[in-house]
Amino acid sequence: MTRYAPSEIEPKWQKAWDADDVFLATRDPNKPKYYVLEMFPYPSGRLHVGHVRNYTMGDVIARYKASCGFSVLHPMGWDAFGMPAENAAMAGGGHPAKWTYDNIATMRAGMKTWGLSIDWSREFATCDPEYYGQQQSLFIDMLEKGLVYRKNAMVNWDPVDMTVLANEQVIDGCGWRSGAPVERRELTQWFFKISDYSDDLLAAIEGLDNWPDKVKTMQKNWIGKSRGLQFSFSVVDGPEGHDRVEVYTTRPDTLMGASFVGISADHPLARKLAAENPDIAAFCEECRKGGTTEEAIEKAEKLGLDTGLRVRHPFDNEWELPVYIANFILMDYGTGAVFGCPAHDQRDFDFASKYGLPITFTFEPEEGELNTGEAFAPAKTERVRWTKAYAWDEVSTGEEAVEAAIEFCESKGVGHGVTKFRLRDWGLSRQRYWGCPIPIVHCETCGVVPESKENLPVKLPQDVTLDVPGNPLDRHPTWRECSCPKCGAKATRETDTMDTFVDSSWYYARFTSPHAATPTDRAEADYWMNVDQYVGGIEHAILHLLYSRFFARAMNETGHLADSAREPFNALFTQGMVTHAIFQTKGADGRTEFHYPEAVDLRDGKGFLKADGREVQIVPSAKMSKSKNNVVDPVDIVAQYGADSARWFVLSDSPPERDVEWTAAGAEATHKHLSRVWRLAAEIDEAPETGAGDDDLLRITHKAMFEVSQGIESFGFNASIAKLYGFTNAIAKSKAGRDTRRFALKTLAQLMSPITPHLAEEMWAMLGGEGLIARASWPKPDEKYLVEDTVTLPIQINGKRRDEITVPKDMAKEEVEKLVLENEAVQRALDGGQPKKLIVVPGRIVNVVV
RNA sequence: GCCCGCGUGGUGGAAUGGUAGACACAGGGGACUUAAAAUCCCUAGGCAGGAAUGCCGUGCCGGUUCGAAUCCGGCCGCGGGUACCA
Repeated sequence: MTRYAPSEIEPKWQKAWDADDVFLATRDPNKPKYYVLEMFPYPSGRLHVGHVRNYTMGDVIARYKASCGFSVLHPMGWDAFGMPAENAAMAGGGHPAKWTYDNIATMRAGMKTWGLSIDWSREFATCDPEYYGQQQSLFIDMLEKGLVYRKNAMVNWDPVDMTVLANEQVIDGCGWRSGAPVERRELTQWFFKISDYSDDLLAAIEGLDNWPDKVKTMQKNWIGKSRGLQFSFSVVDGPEGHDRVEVYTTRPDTLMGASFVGISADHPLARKLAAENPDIAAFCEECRKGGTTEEAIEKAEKLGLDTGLRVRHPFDNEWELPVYIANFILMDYGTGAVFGCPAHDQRDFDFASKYGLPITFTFEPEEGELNTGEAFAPAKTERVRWTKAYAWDEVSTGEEAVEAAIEFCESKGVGHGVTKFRLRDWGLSRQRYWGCPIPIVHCETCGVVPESKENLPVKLPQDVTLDVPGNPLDRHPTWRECSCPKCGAKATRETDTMDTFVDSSWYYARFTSPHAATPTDRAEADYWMNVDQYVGGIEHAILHLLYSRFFARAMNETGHLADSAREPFNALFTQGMVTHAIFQTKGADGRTEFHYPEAVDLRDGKGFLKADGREVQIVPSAKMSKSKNNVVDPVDIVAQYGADSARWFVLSDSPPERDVEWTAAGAEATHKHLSRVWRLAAEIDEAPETGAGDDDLLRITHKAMFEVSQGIESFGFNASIAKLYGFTNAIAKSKAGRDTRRFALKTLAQLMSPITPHLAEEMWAMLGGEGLIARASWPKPDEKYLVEDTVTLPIQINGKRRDEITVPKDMAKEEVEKLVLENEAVQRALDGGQPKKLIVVPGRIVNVVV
């Protein structure tokens, strides 16, 4: 070979690794274990550069740890259930199962060209009956432990298609297919009792030392522990059974500023009133319009209706407050009823302004703080009304004030202090086909009964129709029919399937024993768990990670995981997303059409469709998404420049945690660099046997070992690559003798091997390395080459760099000061005077203040 | 709306309280070549200057500090999540 030819090198070494079973994860009692996992992909059928980035990062860690002497588990699988398969079927793409497995085949083939160090013998898809059957078994175990229950909850309802919609299927408040305004409708659904673990999940965040702070903060806020007062208002002449309204507030210190009580449209009192009053019923219907997302509810115009009912203030029987039904109050949170204090809450202020309600101050506002059109932030703490009415004048703010108010109210017999969480139970029922069937049987005599484990898996039927909206399992002619596992009578199956988040909440545990006849094989799980390094997108910071933490706890309590695995991910790294512009046009029917990048010509910052020349609208920098068609396929890049170039390139420029906008330019430059590296190794025998500067090259080589390792250990892959560039340039320039040069190049190959494994093997072979580099030990620097005896200190004058001095590393501070004062630039600045201040930070910097 | 991030040359970025712009891309200049490709060398934040050097400069405004891209407060812009996208 006379040039770098990745298309020849890469398949060759991939075969060599396979033949030697290099990546097979084995329980080796003589080695520490290391489990590295990247979030498994959804088999959309298209690989994109985001996948390359994600899996290369994990692969660098896996290969690095393996060469550091760990027994590594690095598996891969497919998060295979979900809506896109059904959408594809509806669009004529064939059966969801065929579509999914075809996609997996395509993606697996693409991924295998990347040279990832994956133990493919552990591969599974969540839509394999073997996997979801164990999930059903787990569900039944959880049901028996009381971790699963049924209750009513709201869903998005399309009144034209008569079907439940996912949030993604609600576009501007309307159904994506029918275009009809969406409503909220109540359904009986299955729930996981994740709220039982609120405190545990919150408290354990403190122990997640190797998780990013931002993820921990997001999870804390999501769980949302709050301290407040729960109490009730008595209703003046309320309807029977509704003589009191229970409310929860986190701001009991503002109770004396209450001006109305708001209840949810789904509150029992609202329902009672709606049953008797058509106007109220109509308003409640109005409140149920729109989707179920928090965003839709919070951003919707705040609407209220005076019910005509009045309640009495708990501290003043004469003081009556109106009861409003309001569309922004959720039945799911707190008690479904609140009191409004417009003086100290912006939302209540807006509401009160709109409906002409009084604004009553609890605190004494400062002059000028009134009439600003905003609620008054309680910076001042004199409790005017509290003081005047009850001589309660404790001065405090924030949490203290809340706690004091709770104590005061409790002492007066008004309610009691309560801790609540924002976290709601996890609704897992989905009215869809392509998911794991919920293993439940409905029997007329026995009621809701779990399927018996011998009958698992409850398999999805193959013969379904997806040409009309709605759940195909519901309309299947025979699938529902079964016998009751308890009494044997004729019964029907539950037709809801599970949320696909369930599938991804325990797959990490299944990888430890992917073919066990129980959810886990405890010996295997106990050896491999926990995941030592988890790598994935920041978009999963809350839901997936929180659900997985909950499932690990549930699996511990059902005996499938050890106590030590209740917190399943020791370290988490959230990589940034690879973003790409979206190219969109308006179709004839007014819908937005999304176009693939390869279908668009870019000229002068504008885009035109190759097919018909129409101009496209360019939305810059959006998350790559199947539905937006803005994914970049890495197949072309691998075909043109090789996998090693693609791997190097996706890690090289941006820090791993940051989003990166993909551009085609640059991949070629990487290829040029790798060619240069290859040539350096290929030409080793042309180097003279003895040369000059061997010591310098040795020093540089050992320094590179140190710096590149440090980069990998700290997820600074871009920094490691910058050091590798520097190291390569130094080798190229060096005139050192052949042996030193060979040592430097072999070290370079090793340091590059986690990133460009094929090229590294090729270099290793050319340089006479023994065996596979994939099995070689990571190079350790010799300390004696790392120490420097002098240090260069920048000299600042008034904080601006003006000069520098090089001094022995351990020079005394006084000596340095003396030298600095003798410095020409300092002399000039001092102009014969004395410095006001002289700051010497040993080893770092000198600052002279004049 | 709410929660969490991010913002530095023409471009990707480095520097996490201590020399702003490492390393690279694109650019400019040069060597080699009949020529091109490939390769190698030099150059490069902006403004002024022949140069030495000076001033300005990390989204905007203000603060803390001997010293701020970095810490604090307030804005602006962009991105992620918002419980049925995965």
